[in-house]
Amino acid sequence: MDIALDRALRVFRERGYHATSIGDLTAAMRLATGSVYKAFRDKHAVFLAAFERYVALRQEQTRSAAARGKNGRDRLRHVLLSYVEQSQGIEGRRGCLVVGSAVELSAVDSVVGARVNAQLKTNENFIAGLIREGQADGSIPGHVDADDTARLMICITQGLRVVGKARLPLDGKRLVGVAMKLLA
Amino acid sequence: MDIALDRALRVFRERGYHATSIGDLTAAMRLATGSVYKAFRDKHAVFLAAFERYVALRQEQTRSAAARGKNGRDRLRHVLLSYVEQSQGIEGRRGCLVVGSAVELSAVDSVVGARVNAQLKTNENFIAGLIREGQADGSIPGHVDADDTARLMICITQGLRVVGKARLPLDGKRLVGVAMKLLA
DNA sequence: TTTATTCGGGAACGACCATTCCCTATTATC
DNA sequence: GATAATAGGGAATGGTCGTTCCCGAATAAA
Repeated sequence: MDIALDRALRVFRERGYHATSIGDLTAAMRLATGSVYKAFRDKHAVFLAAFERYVALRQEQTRSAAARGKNGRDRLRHVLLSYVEQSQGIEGRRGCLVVGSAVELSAVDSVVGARVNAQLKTNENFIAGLIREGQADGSIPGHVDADDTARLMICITQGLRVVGKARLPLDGKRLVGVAMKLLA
Repeated sequence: MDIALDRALRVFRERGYHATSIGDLTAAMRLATGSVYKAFRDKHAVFLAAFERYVALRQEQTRSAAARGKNGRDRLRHVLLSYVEQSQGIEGRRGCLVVGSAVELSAVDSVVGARVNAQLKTNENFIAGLIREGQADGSIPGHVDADDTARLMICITQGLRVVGKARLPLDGKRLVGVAMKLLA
Protein backbone atom coordinates (compact mmCIF):
# COMPACT_ATOMS: atom_id res chain seq x y z
CA MET A 1 0.00 0.00 0.00
CA ASP A 2 2.75 2.43 0.97
CA ILE A 3 4.83 1.20 -1.93
CA ALA A 4 1.94 1.81 -4.32
CA LEU A 5 1.68 5.29 -2.90
CA ASP A 6 5.38 5.85 -3.47
CA ARG A 7 4.91 4.97 -7.11
CA ALA A 8 1.98 7.35 -7.41
CA LEU A 9 4.04 10.00 -5.69
CA ARG A 10 6.75 9.71 -8.27
CA VAL A 11 4.32 10.22 -11.16
CA PHE A 12 2.68 13.21 -9.51
CA ARG A 13 6.07 14.78 -8.89
CA GLU A 14 7.19 14.26 -12.46
CA ARG A 15 4.05 15.28 -14.26
CA GLY A 16 1.96 17.28 -11.82
CA TYR A 17 -1.67 16.70 -10.95
CA HIS A 18 -3.58 17.50 -14.11
CA ALA A 19 -1.16 15.82 -16.50
CA THR A 20 -1.27 12.47 -14.74
CA SER A 21 -4.25 10.40 -15.76
CA ILE A 22 -5.77 7.52 -13.87
CA GLY A 23 -4.18 5.38 -16.55
CA ASP A 24 -0.72 6.73 -15.66
CA LEU A 25 -1.50 6.10 -12.02
CA THR A 26 -2.66 2.51 -12.46
CA ALA A 27 0.35 1.76 -14.66
CA ALA A 28 2.77 3.19 -12.10
CA MET A 29 1.04 1.62 -9.11
CA ARG A 30 0.67 -1.73 -10.92
CA LEU A 31 -2.98 -1.76 -9.94
CA ALA A 32 -6.18 -1.94 -11.96
CA THR A 33 -8.58 0.97 -12.16
CA GLY A 34 -11.08 -0.68 -9.88
CA SER A 35 -8.47 -1.40 -7.25
CA VAL A 36 -7.38 2.22 -7.10
CA TYR A 37 -10.97 3.29 -6.58
CA LYS A 38 -11.35 0.65 -3.89
CA ALA A 39 -8.44 2.14 -1.97
CA PHE A 40 -9.16 5.83 -2.62
CA ARG A 41 -12.30 7.81 -3.15
CA ASP A 42 -11.00 9.49 -6.30
CA LYS A 43 -7.91 10.89 -8.00
CA HIS A 44 -7.84 13.85 -5.65
CA ALA A 45 -7.69 11.54 -2.65
CA VAL A 46 -4.75 9.64 -4.17
CA PHE A 47 -2.98 12.95 -4.64
CA LEU A 48 -3.62 14.07 -1.09
CA ALA A 49 -2.33 10.78 0.29
CA ALA A 50 0.77 11.06 -1.88
CA PHE A 51 1.24 14.65 -0.72
CA GLU A 52 1.09 13.64 2.95
CA ARG A 53 3.59 10.90 2.36
CA TYR A 54 5.95 13.21 0.48
CA VAL A 55 5.83 15.81 3.23
CA ALA A 56 6.57 13.20 5.88
CA LEU A 57 9.52 11.78 3.94
CA ARG A 58 10.98 15.19 3.22
CA GLN A 59 10.55 16.33 6.80
CA GLU A 60 12.54 13.34 7.94
CA GLN A 61 15.32 14.05 5.46
CA THR A 62 15.54 17.67 6.53
CA ARG A 63 15.63 16.83 10.24
CA SER A 64 18.37 14.30 9.71
CA ALA A 65 20.37 16.81 7.65
CA ALA A 66 20.04 19.28 10.51
CA ALA A 67 21.22 16.65 12.97
CA ARG A 68 24.53 16.46 11.13
CA GLY A 69 25.44 20.01 12.25
CA LYS A 70 27.30 20.75 15.45
CA ASN A 71 25.58 24.07 16.29
CA GLY A 72 22.68 26.18 15.08
CA ARG A 73 24.61 27.79 12.27
CA ASP A 74 26.10 24.51 11.12
CA ARG A 75 22.76 22.72 11.26
CA LEU A 76 21.22 25.41 9.07
CA ARG A 77 24.10 25.05 6.64
CA HIS A 78 23.49 21.32 6.36
CA VAL A 79 19.79 21.89 5.80
CA LEU A 80 20.49 24.30 2.96
CA LEU A 81 23.04 21.93 1.46
CA SER A 82 20.51 19.13 1.58
CA TYR A 83 18.01 21.32 -0.25
CA VAL A 84 20.49 22.09 -3.00
CA GLU A 85 21.30 18.40 -3.42
CA GLN A 86 17.61 17.50 -3.57
CA SER A 87 17.15 20.12 -6.27
CA GLN A 88 19.79 18.62 -8.55
CA GLY A 89 20.05 15.78 -11.01
CA ILE A 90 17.33 13.17 -11.30
CA GLU A 91 15.79 14.09 -7.95
CA GLY A 92 15.77 17.74 -8.95
CA ARG A 93 14.15 17.00 -12.27
CA ARG A 94 11.54 14.92 -10.51
CA GLY A 95 10.60 18.05 -8.62
CA CYS A 96 9.12 18.96 -5.28
CA LEU A 97 5.48 18.17 -4.73
CA VAL A 98 5.01 21.14 -2.42
CA VAL A 99 6.31 23.54 -5.04
CA GLY A 100 4.33 21.80 -7.75
CA SER A 101 1.15 21.92 -5.71
CA ALA A 102 1.69 25.54 -4.79
CA VAL A 103 2.06 26.54 -8.42
CA GLU A 104 -0.48 24.25 -10.05
CA LEU A 105 -3.22 23.87 -7.45
CA SER A 106 -2.90 26.33 -4.58
CA ALA A 107 -4.97 29.02 -6.23
CA VAL A 108 -7.72 26.67 -7.41
CA ASP A 109 -7.90 23.91 -4.81
CA SER A 110 -8.37 25.23 -1.29
CA VAL A 111 -7.72 21.88 0.37
CA VAL A 112 -4.33 21.51 -1.29
CA GLY A 113 -3.73 25.23 -0.78
CA ALA A 114 -4.15 24.83 2.96
CA ARG A 115 -1.73 21.90 3.11
CA VAL A 116 0.85 23.79 1.09
CA ASN A 117 0.56 26.79 3.35
CA ALA A 118 0.87 24.64 6.43
CA GLN A 119 3.96 22.95 5.08
CA LEU A 120 5.64 26.23 4.13
CA LYS A 121 4.89 27.56 7.59
CA THR A 122 6.31 24.44 9.23
CA ASN A 123 9.52 24.69 7.22
CA GLU A 124 9.80 28.38 7.97
CA ASN A 125 9.37 27.78 11.69
CA PHE A 126 11.95 25.04 11.59
CA ILE A 127 14.50 27.34 9.98
CA ALA A 128 13.66 30.21 12.32
CA GLY A 129 14.17 27.77 15.19
CA LEU A 130 17.60 26.83 13.92
CA ILE A 131 18.53 30.50 13.68
CA ARG A 132 17.44 31.14 17.26
CA GLU A 133 19.31 28.06 18.32
CA GLY A 134 22.42 29.47 16.66
CA GLN A 135 21.93 32.76 18.42
CA ALA A 136 21.67 30.95 21.74
CA ASP A 137 24.84 28.94 21.17
CA GLY A 138 26.73 31.96 19.82
CA SER A 139 27.21 30.74 16.25
CA ILE A 140 24.82 33.34 14.79
CA PRO A 141 24.91 37.05 15.73
CA GLY A 142 21.99 38.22 17.85
CA HIS A 143 21.06 41.11 15.57
CA VAL A 144 19.88 38.74 12.82
CA ASP A 145 16.09 38.81 12.49
CA ALA A 146 15.10 35.14 12.71
CA ASP A 147 11.66 35.49 11.13
CA ASP A 148 12.61 37.66 8.18
CA THR A 149 15.68 35.60 7.45
CA ALA A 150 13.72 32.36 7.69
CA ARG A 151 11.12 33.64 5.25
CA LEU A 152 13.78 34.63 2.76
CA MET A 153 15.41 31.25 3.15
CA ILE A 154 12.12 29.55 2.40
CA CYS A 155 12.04 31.55 -0.81
CA ILE A 156 15.54 30.31 -1.58
CA THR A 157 14.64 26.68 -1.00
CA GLN A 158 11.47 26.89 -3.06
CA GLY A 159 13.35 28.72 -5.77
CA LEU A 160 16.02 26.05 -5.80
CA ARG A 161 13.41 23.46 -6.68
CA VAL A 162 12.12 25.61 -9.54
CA VAL A 163 15.59 26.21 -10.92
CA GLY A 164 16.49 22.55 -10.42
CA LYS A 165 13.45 21.46 -12.40
CA ALA A 166 14.69 23.65 -15.23
CA ARG A 167 17.97 21.73 -15.13
CA LEU A 168 20.23 24.67 -14.35
CA PRO A 169 23.34 23.31 -12.63
CA LEU A 170 23.57 24.17 -8.95
CA ASP A 171 26.82 24.17 -7.02
CA GLY A 172 25.90 23.41 -3.43
CA LYS A 173 29.08 24.61 -1.78
CA ARG A 174 29.15 27.93 -3.62
CA LEU A 175 25.43 28.66 -3.38
CA VAL A 176 25.21 27.84 0.31
CA GLY A 177 28.43 29.76 0.91
CA VAL A 178 26.77 32.86 -0.50
CA ALA A 179 23.48 32.19 1.31
CA MET A 180 25.25 31.96 4.68
CA LYS A 181 25.99 35.67 4.38
CA LEU A 182 22.38 36.17 5.40
CA LEU A 183 23.44 35.11 8.91
CA ALA A 184 26.09 37.84 9.21
CA MET B 1 -4.81 40.26 -31.38
CA ASP B 2 -2.40 41.34 -28.66
CA ILE B 3 -5.33 41.98 -26.37
CA ALA B 4 -6.68 38.48 -27.02
CA LEU B 5 -3.24 37.14 -26.19
CA ASP B 6 -3.23 39.10 -22.94
CA ARG B 7 -6.49 37.48 -21.98
CA ALA B 8 -5.12 34.03 -22.80
CA LEU B 9 -2.01 34.87 -20.81
CA ARG B 10 -4.07 35.62 -17.75
CA VAL B 11 -5.83 32.25 -17.88
CA PHE B 12 -2.59 30.35 -18.39
CA ARG B 13 -1.02 32.14 -15.45
CA GLU B 14 -3.95 31.43 -13.18
CA ARG B 15 -4.61 27.84 -14.12
CA GLY B 16 -1.48 26.54 -15.81
CA TYR B 17 -1.31 24.79 -19.16
CA HIS B 18 -3.07 21.49 -18.64
CA ALA B 19 -5.92 22.86 -16.57
CA THR B 20 -6.96 25.46 -19.13
CA SER B 21 -9.15 24.03 -21.82
CA ILE B 22 -9.79 25.47 -25.25
CA GLY B 23 -13.17 26.40 -23.85
CA ASP B 24 -11.55 28.46 -21.11
CA LEU B 25 -9.35 30.07 -23.73
CA THR B 26 -12.16 30.98 -26.12
CA ALA B 27 -14.22 32.34 -23.24
CA ALA B 28 -11.34 34.49 -22.01
CA MET B 29 -10.27 35.64 -25.47
CA ARG B 30 -13.88 36.28 -26.52
CA LEU B 31 -13.25 34.30 -29.67
CA ALA B 32 -14.89 31.20 -31.14
CA THR B 33 -13.07 27.90 -31.33
CA GLY B 34 -12.57 28.19 -35.07
CA SER B 35 -11.11 31.66 -34.77
CA VAL B 36 -8.52 30.55 -32.27
CA TYR B 37 -7.44 27.75 -34.58
CA LYS B 38 -7.30 30.24 -37.46
CA ALA B 39 -4.86 32.37 -35.53
CA PHE B 40 -2.81 29.57 -33.94
CA ARG B 41 -1.89 26.08 -35.00
CA ASP B 42 -2.99 24.53 -31.71
CA LYS B 43 -3.24 25.07 -27.96
CA HIS B 44 0.50 24.69 -27.59
CA ALA B 45 1.11 27.51 -30.05
CA VAL B 46 -1.25 29.78 -28.11
CA PHE B 47 0.69 29.00 -24.98
CA LEU B 48 4.03 29.70 -26.60
CA ALA B 49 2.80 33.03 -27.94
CA ALA B 50 1.45 33.95 -24.50
CA PHE B 51 4.75 32.93 -22.97
CA GLU B 52 6.71 35.18 -25.33
CA ARG B 53 4.44 38.06 -24.56
CA TYR B 54 4.69 37.52 -20.83
CA VAL B 55 8.46 37.41 -20.96
CA ALA B 56 8.59 40.60 -22.98
CA LEU B 57 6.24 42.44 -20.61
CA ARG B 58 8.09 41.28 -17.52
CA GLN B 59 11.46 42.16 -18.98
CA GLU B 60 10.26 45.68 -19.58
CA GLN B 61 8.98 45.98 -16.00
CA THR B 62 12.25 44.74 -14.59
CA ARG B 63 14.37 47.07 -16.71
CA SER B 64 12.28 50.05 -15.72
CA ALA B 65 12.56 49.07 -12.07
CA ALA B 66 16.32 48.94 -12.47
CA ALA B 67 16.31 52.37 -14.09
CA ARG B 68 14.88 53.84 -10.89
CA GLY B 69 18.15 53.17 -9.03
CA LYS B 70 21.01 55.61 -8.87
CA ASN B 71 23.88 53.08 -8.90
CA GLY B 72 24.41 49.34 -9.37
CA ARG B 73 23.51 48.43 -5.85
CA ASP B 74 20.45 50.62 -5.80
CA ARG B 75 19.27 49.35 -9.18
CA LEU B 76 19.51 45.79 -7.91
CA ARG B 77 17.54 46.77 -4.82
CA HIS B 78 14.77 48.19 -6.97
CA VAL B 79 14.70 45.06 -9.10
CA LEU B 80 14.31 42.86 -6.03
CA LEU B 81 11.63 45.14 -4.62
CA SER B 82 9.76 44.93 -7.89
CA TYR B 83 9.89 41.14 -7.75
CA VAL B 84 8.47 41.08 -4.25
CA GLU B 85 5.65 43.40 -5.27
CA GLN B 86 4.86 41.27 -8.31
CA SER B 87 4.70 38.24 -6.06
CA GLN B 88 2.06 39.73 -3.78
CA GLY B 89 -1.70 40.18 -3.79
CA ILE B 90 -3.73 39.58 -6.92
CA GLU B 91 -0.71 39.66 -9.19
CA GLY B 92 1.10 37.22 -6.93
CA ARG B 93 -1.83 34.85 -6.87
CA ARG B 94 -2.03 35.04 -10.64
CA GLY B 95 1.48 33.67 -10.68
CA CYS B 96 4.51 33.80 -12.91
CA LEU B 97 4.32 31.99 -16.23
CA VAL B 98 8.04 31.23 -16.21
CA VAL B 99 7.81 29.54 -12.82
CA GLY B 100 4.61 27.78 -13.81
CA SER B 101 6.12 26.54 -17.04
CA ALA B 102 9.30 25.42 -15.32
CA VAL B 103 7.36 23.36 -12.81
CA GLU B 104 4.56 22.05 -15.00
CA LEU B 105 6.16 21.63 -18.42
CA SER B 106 9.93 21.95 -18.35
CA ALA B 107 10.56 18.27 -17.73
CA VAL B 108 8.05 17.06 -20.31
CA ASP B 109 8.03 19.70 -23.05
CA SER B 110 11.48 20.40 -24.43
CA VAL B 111 10.39 23.45 -26.42
CA VAL B 112 8.97 25.15 -23.36
CA GLY B 113 11.91 23.85 -21.33
CA ALA B 114 14.35 25.61 -23.62
CA ARG B 115 12.47 28.90 -23.39
CA VAL B 116 12.32 28.68 -19.61
CA ASN B 117 16.04 28.00 -19.43
CA ALA B 118 16.81 30.87 -21.75
CA GLN B 119 14.70 33.23 -19.70
CA LEU B 120 16.29 32.18 -16.41
CA LYS B 121 19.70 32.66 -17.95
CA THR B 122 18.75 36.10 -19.25
CA ASN B 123 17.52 37.18 -15.84
CA GLU B 124 20.60 35.79 -14.18
CA ASN B 125 22.88 37.64 -16.58
CA PHE B 126 20.96 40.83 -16.01
CA ILE B 127 21.40 40.58 -12.26
CA ALA B 128 25.07 39.63 -12.60
CA GLY B 129 25.47 42.68 -14.81
CA LEU B 130 23.95 44.94 -12.17
CA ILE B 131 26.33 43.49 -9.58
CA ARG B 132 29.36 44.17 -11.78
CA GLU B 133 28.00 47.63 -12.45
CA GLY B 134 27.83 48.20 -8.70
CA GLN B 135 31.37 46.97 -8.29
CA ALA B 136 32.50 49.38 -10.99
CA ASP B 137 30.75 52.37 -9.39
CA GLY B 138 31.88 51.40 -5.89
CA SER B 139 28.46 50.63 -4.43
CA ILE B 140 29.18 46.88 -4.16
CA PRO B 141 32.40 45.41 -2.73
CA GLY B 142 34.72 43.84 -5.29
CA HIS B 143 35.02 40.52 -3.45
CA VAL B 144 31.38 39.63 -4.14
CA ASP B 145 31.14 36.81 -6.70
CA ALA B 146 28.77 38.19 -9.31
CA ASP B 147 27.81 34.84 -10.88
CA ASP B 148 27.18 32.89 -7.69
CA THR B 149 25.29 35.75 -6.13
CA ALA B 150 23.20 36.23 -9.25
CA ARG B 151 22.28 32.55 -9.33
CA LEU B 152 21.20 32.64 -5.71
CA MET B 153 19.16 35.76 -6.38
CA ILE B 154 17.41 34.02 -9.25
CA CYS B 155 16.45 31.32 -6.77
CA ILE B 156 15.10 34.00 -4.48
CA THR B 157 13.01 35.61 -7.19
CA GLN B 158 11.61 32.29 -8.40
CA GLY B 159 10.94 31.26 -4.82
CA LEU B 160 9.13 34.51 -4.18
CA ARG B 161 6.67 33.65 -6.92
CA VAL B 162 6.06 30.23 -5.42
CA VAL B 163 5.50 31.62 -1.96
CA GLY B 164 3.36 34.44 -3.34
CA LYS B 165 1.13 31.95 -5.14
CA ALA B 166 0.60 30.25 -1.78
CA ARG B 167 -0.61 33.59 -0.40
CA LEU B 168 2.03 33.95 2.31
CA PRO B 169 2.37 37.67 3.06
CA LEU B 170 5.64 39.19 1.86
CA ASP B 171 7.07 42.37 3.31
CA GLY B 172 9.13 43.92 0.52
CA LYS B 173 11.19 46.30 2.63
CA ARG B 174 12.17 43.67 5.19
CA LEU B 175 12.80 40.84 2.75
CA VAL B 176 14.89 42.94 0.41
CA GLY B 177 16.69 44.42 3.38
CA VAL B 178 17.80 40.94 4.38
CA ALA B 179 18.60 39.91 0.81
CA MET B 180 20.90 42.92 0.34
CA LYS B 181 23.26 41.31 2.85
CA LEU B 182 24.30 39.07 -0.02
CA LEU B 183 26.10 42.09 -1.45
CA ALA B 184 28.23 42.60 1.65
C1' DT C 1 -18.49 -29.22 0.91
C1' DT C 2 -21.13 -25.27 0.70
C1' DT C 3 -21.84 -20.60 1.41
C1' DA C 4 -20.38 -15.71 2.40
C1' DT C 5 -17.07 -12.30 1.90
C1' DT C 6 -13.37 -9.94 0.28
C1' DC C 7 -10.41 -8.12 -3.29
C1' DG C 8 -8.16 -7.32 -7.63
C1' DG C 9 -9.20 -6.80 -12.46
C1' DG C 10 -11.18 -4.66 -16.35
C1' DA C 11 -15.17 -3.58 -19.43
C1' DA C 12 -18.63 0.05 -19.85
C1' DC C 13 -20.25 4.88 -19.48
C1' DG C 14 -20.99 9.65 -19.77
C1' DA C 15 -18.52 13.90 -19.94
C1' DC C 16 -15.30 16.72 -21.81
C1' DC C 17 -11.13 17.46 -24.39
C1' DA C 18 -8.50 19.25 -28.58
C1' DT C 19 -9.20 19.60 -33.20
C1' DT C 20 -11.56 19.84 -37.77
C1' DC C 21 -15.02 21.19 -40.92
C1' DC C 22 -18.29 23.97 -42.80
C1' DC C 23 -21.27 27.83 -42.98
C1' DT C 24 -22.17 32.86 -43.00
C1' DA C 25 -21.17 37.55 -42.96
C1' DT C 26 -17.91 41.06 -44.37
C1' DT C 27 -14.42 43.06 -46.97
C1' DA C 28 -11.58 43.64 -51.13
C1' DT C 29 -11.19 43.21 -56.34
C1' DC C 30 -12.61 43.77 -60.77
C1' DG D 1 -22.73 45.53 -59.04
C1' DA D 2 -20.76 40.90 -59.24
C1' DT D 3 -17.38 37.95 -57.59
C1' DA D 4 -13.51 36.34 -55.07
C1' DA D 5 -11.27 36.15 -50.72
C1' DT D 6 -11.15 36.38 -45.95
C1' DA D 7 -12.43 36.05 -41.09
C1' DG D 8 -15.31 34.78 -37.46
C1' DG D 9 -18.62 31.53 -35.53
C1' DG D 10 -20.09 27.15 -34.02
C1' DA D 11 -21.62 22.33 -34.87
C1' DA D 12 -19.58 17.76 -35.47
C1' DT D 13 -15.91 14.24 -34.35
C1' DG D 14 -12.77 11.05 -32.49
C1' DG D 15 -10.27 10.27 -28.57
C1' DT D 16 -9.36 10.30 -23.70
C1' DC D 17 -10.65 11.44 -19.19
C1' DG D 18 -12.47 10.17 -14.39
C1' DT D 19 -15.64 7.16 -12.51
C1' DT D 20 -18.80 3.23 -11.87
C1' DC D 21 -20.24 -1.38 -12.27
C1' DC D 22 -19.80 -6.05 -12.41
C1' DC D 23 -17.31 -10.30 -12.76
C1' DG D 24 -14.18 -14.13 -11.20
C1' DA D 25 -10.78 -15.92 -8.01
C1' DA D 26 -9.24 -16.51 -3.46
C1' DT D 27 -10.11 -16.75 1.34
C1' DA D 28 -12.94 -17.37 5.55
C1' DA D 29 -17.03 -19.24 7.89
C1' DA D 30 -20.42 -22.78 8.33
